[in-house]
Parts: sequence; C-alpha cells; structure tokens
Amino acid sequence: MGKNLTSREEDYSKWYNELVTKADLAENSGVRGCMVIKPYGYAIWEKMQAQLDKMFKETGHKNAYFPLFIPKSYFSKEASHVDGFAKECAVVTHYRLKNAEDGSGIVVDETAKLEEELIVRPTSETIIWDTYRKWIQSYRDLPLLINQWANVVRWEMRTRLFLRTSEFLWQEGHTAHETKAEAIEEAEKMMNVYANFAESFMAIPVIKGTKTASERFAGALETYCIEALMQDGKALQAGTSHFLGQNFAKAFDVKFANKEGKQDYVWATSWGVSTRLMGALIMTHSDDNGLVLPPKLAPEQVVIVPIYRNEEQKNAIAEVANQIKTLLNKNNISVNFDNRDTYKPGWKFNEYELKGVPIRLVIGPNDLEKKTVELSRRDTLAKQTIPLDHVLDVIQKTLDSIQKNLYERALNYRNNHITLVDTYADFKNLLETKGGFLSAHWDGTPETEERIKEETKATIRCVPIDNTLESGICIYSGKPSTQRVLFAKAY
RNA sequence: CGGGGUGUAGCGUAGUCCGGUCAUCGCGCCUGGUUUGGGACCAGGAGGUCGCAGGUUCGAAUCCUGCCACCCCGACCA
Repeated sequence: MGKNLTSREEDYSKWYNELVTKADLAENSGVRGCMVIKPYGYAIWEKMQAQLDKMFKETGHKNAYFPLFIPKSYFSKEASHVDGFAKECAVVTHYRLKNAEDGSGIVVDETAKLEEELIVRPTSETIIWDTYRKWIQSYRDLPLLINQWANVVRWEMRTRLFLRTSEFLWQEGHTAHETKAEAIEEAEKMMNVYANFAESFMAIPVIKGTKTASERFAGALETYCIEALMQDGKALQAGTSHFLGQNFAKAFDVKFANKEGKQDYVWATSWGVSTRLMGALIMTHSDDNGLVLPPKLAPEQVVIVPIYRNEEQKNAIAEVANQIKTLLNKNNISVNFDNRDTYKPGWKFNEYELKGVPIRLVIGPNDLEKKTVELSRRDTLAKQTIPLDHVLDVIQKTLDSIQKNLYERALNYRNNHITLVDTYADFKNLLETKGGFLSAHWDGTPETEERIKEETKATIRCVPIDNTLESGICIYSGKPSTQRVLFAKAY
C-alpha cells in the first residue's frame, strides 16, 4: 500500500474509483453502504466468477438458484443461526403502494400487509435446507453438491466499500452428505479450492486455518477459513467453509434412508466467497499510482497507446497496433487498442496505470521507423523497448512474470509480518507498531480471547491448519497452551 | 442507540464567530484554436432550492428553533 494511505475508506478512493462507487440512494431511505459496481469493476468480478465456477464444477458441484425472499418462520428453526443474523435483516412487510389521499405522493398501502413477513436473504441456509428436505429421501440422493451465485443483504451498522456493504454479490455452496467424515472432507476441500484460487489467480498468499468457537459461523460446528494480510497490516478473512454437522438437517428435518434402511439426518457444509475478494485484490497489490491487477484477472491484459502527430502517422501506427492485437488475441491475451484522439497519450498512461492494466505498449513515430514498441509493466513501472517480431514472446513471458512477482511480493510482505510473540507487552507493542499476524500461545478459552479483543482490538484470525504442536504458556493468562494461534487486527 | 463532527454546482471547497455587490476558488463539463514520447495551453461559456421547514429582520448561506441526511469513534460484522 502506498505510504500515504491509511485504512480509512476515503483514502482508498484512488483505488476504488475505477471499480465501484457508493450508491446514491434517496436521501431519506436510511439505506447506507450499498455499492454500484462500475463496468470495469464488474469485469474483474466476472473473471473471478468464471474461474471459481470452473473450479466448483471440477469438484463435482452444480449451480442452482433459490429465492431472494425467505419467510420469517424459516429463520427461527435453527437457534444459533437466527442469533447470528437477526440483528441485520431487511424485512418486507407490505406488497403494494398507492397514491396518498392528500396528493403528497406514493405511500405504502397499509391494507396490503403480508400475513408473514419476508426476510431478504442475508444467507440462504434456511430456504435451501427447506428445499433439500423435499429433494433428499435416500442415500442414493447423496451427496447433494449445489452452488448458488446470488446477492445477499446484511443491514450492517457500519459499512465499508467492498469489505462490508449492505448488499453484496457472492456464491454460496450448500452440500448434504451421508456421513460426518464426508462432510468434513468437503468443507476442507472447498477451503483448499479457495486457497488455490487466491494464490494462483489473485496472487494473494493466504493462511488456511480454523476459526475459534466465538468466530465461527452462526450454526456451524467448524469454520475453515483463508486469511490474507493487507498492506496496512490488517488481516482480511477472504473466504470461509463451514462444517455444519446435522444442525440444519435436524432443524429442517432433512432425513434419508441409509443403506440399512434406517432413517438418518444428513451432514452438511456451506461455503462462500464474495465481492469482498475484490477488496482483498485491491488492498494487496495496489500502489500510489492506482490499481495493480494480476494478469490472470485483469479484464484488459495489454493496452496499446499510439502516439502520432498527423493522420498519416496515426494510420500507419494503427496498422501495426491492429496486427499486434490480432496476434495477441489469437494467443488468448486480451488487448485494448486505445485509438481515441479525444485524449492525449500522457492522459492515457495515467488512466491505465490507475486501472492497473498489467502491460502497456506504446507505439510512436520512432518505433515505426525502427520496428520496435515500448513495453512497460505495471508492477514495477519498468520500461523496455522491444523489436516488433518478439512482441508475443516477450508479452507472454512478462505476463507470467508479473503474476509471479505480485504473488512473491505479497508473500514476502506476509511472511515478514508473522511475528512470534511470547509476552503480552510485546504483543500490544507489536500490534501498534508493526501490525500483521502475531503468533502467540493462547490458553484456548473464549474468556481470554474476549479480554484480548477488548483490550487490543486484535482477534484470533485462525488456528493454522498445518500448525505444529508446541507447549507454552498463554500470553494473557499464563496458563498452559499446546499451540500458537494467529492474532491480528482485522477488517 | 451513546460521544464527536459535517451539509454551499457533477466532485472537492471559501465564506458562517462579526447579517448588507456574497454566492468564492480548483477539478470536471461545453465551444474555438494551438497541441500530442508522462495527466496540455490560451480564450470564451454553461451549471447553484447555500440539507429541509419555520422564525427574527428592511435584508439570512450567515442569527434562533425544530427536523433530516451523511461522516468518524463505540456496540455489530464476511
């Protein structure tokens, strides 16, 4: 992150402006923190979606779609689930408007009150499990592996663009299994899919782990997560996968006949990632010049900017540029040839840096003469002049190099910001000065976790999945501990 | 809901204490011209219920009352 940027939303505007704005809803609406995703931002989301969708299908999942509205009664069926979401639900109470009798405008028709209020989904477990009851009768119907791409609404007290908006886009997978072991395996598998996606496509290193009981999803027995570290030293939960046990199956009475002919409740998982990932992408790689996008997710991987003084040069350059564009397109590289004469080259340079386009090619009169093109890469801002007949080769290698460099840069930063801490004084001090993950012994009690959170605002991000056991003493209580866990301030 | 702050053009702002050519400036936008290898320059132009309602006054962006919205800090949270 740029040295001038803090964690306040307005300071991210330089990065966000190309992608998203806060929705400009009616003044008295009381809705806050809805976002408008601009075309360029949505193009990134579409690339992420396409890749994730492919990975879900490769692991045997199918897509489906469930209703936006959930009858209120569904929510009361799983106690801890309703506890988790009750305070942030939008509720539909009426279904008709009418003209006000005094002519003051449109008002709600009070006679059109719903018998049962509808909840705008904050997540779809309840309505999906209500449906699954009807779909599942026998072990032959299992496993049921379904994903949904949808929007959800959570009426958060405080919102932040991308990271916590009132309405967001996501995918939610909901699966049903015969056995506990199979469900756990599924939850772990999806955590690995997310980690693979984050690292291989987003170029974001993540730590795989499990949540402590107090950080767990409402209704889950185990929550697996991937945790990333942003450039300001704060952690971001980038994706979660939950082992739900038989909680939802029991709440919604989803039973199946097993091979012995006996009735049993199914075992469940759910897992999701959201447009929050775009926040992670931006806050991991971007710099003071704007966005920096990994080539695998950039809507435009290459931009060509022509420089000319007259029509003749313009036409000659366009011919070369179009040849390059055709060649790159044939090799699955997306190219934007920006031939507009309404903007000057310098303006375009800044524009595409702001947008994070990985590679910029510049062709001017000098290049025309020497049969060269100037190439600059967004991650390092380095420029080089290359012969025209090497263009494809150099660009392919540079795109790979940028993808790799972004990951390694982020990995270095992340690894340098995992600090082993053995005293509470060091813990508090490092949290304020260095930030990042603090690896410390914890006595395993929710009380200690809560006290540390209250005193320092740091939470336990996860218990890393590949943790080595070592005995030690809790930094807070001094009681014995069997392993270190990762603390951090988080978004 | 508790504590603090803000509301003036598409965006960002000056002016509010001390009422009177006061509606300021920058960016952006439009027109014409010169420009084009790192956000061009010159000239001209368009655009405002000063958050809303009421009050005080000859006169209110400015003072008073009420309301609304937004932002920051807390509780909440992916």
